[in-house]
Amino acid sequence: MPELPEVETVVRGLNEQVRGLTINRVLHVAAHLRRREPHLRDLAGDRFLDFHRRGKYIIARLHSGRNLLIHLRMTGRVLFETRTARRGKHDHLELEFVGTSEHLVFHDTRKFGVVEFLDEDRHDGYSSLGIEATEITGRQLHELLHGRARPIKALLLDQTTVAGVGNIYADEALYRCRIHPLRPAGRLSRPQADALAAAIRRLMRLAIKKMGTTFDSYSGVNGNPGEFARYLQVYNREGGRCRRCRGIIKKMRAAGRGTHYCPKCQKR
DNA sequence: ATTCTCACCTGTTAGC
DNA sequence: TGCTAACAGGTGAGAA
Repeated sequence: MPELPEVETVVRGLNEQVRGLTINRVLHVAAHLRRREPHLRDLAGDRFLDFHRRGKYIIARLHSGRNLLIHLRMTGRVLFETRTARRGKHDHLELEFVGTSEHLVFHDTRKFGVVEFLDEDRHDGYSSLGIEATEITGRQLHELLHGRARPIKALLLDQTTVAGVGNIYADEALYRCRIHPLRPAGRLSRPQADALAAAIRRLMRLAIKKMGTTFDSYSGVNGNPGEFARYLQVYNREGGRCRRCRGIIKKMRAAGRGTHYCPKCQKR
């Protein structure tokens, strides 16, 4: 679900609502979140200093000097809410704070999401993230694509190249600069790389402004959906008309993901 | 080294 | 209506 704009929206919500709060008790930690040490129970007594984002990761800075790393993967949500009813079956972490009745809940239907302490030397995705999608330049992108045979869409989804672009925004960015998702990455010209980088930056900026894209499960910290879905040009519009050329939007499989494009105006 | 496929898990929906 | 298969915003391990 959540790509850079959705994660950024969550981070902003956390900074507005949860920054500065001291954790009173850890009310619940689901078994699948207990893989790594230290145990998340250990959060009790600590305080959230602030939150920031890198790619699709949320990093919480704690008063103890430790950092908490959160990745929402497909269906993860971070919610700050008043808890009255009993805990839902997909609520995997619940924190109680000093001085407020609202709780922080990590909710995740598919359990792909990750919440753990960030340790010094990591060898996973977080430590190998590429250039932020909000900042990438045409020159940088062109350099990264150079000599690559794989489809441009696969490269955009690779977080070690550009950090933050996911399946929705990859389709949207390629559509906006008329590049076919299967075009070999190394065959983009410099002007095309410039256009693609600009489209990515612009999309990120607009989608953040609209608080992300909601189809199903995504919401911000308050449970509010994102508004960007109505600005999508190709994603989830299979069978609809291209707003540029009136062609029919098609869906295929690329880079192992459902991929939407206009065969008439996106050329290989 | 690069690229691809599958597995992870649960819920929803398309198709028969 | 009911059953089954395919699919869903992501990524990591292992294979080719």
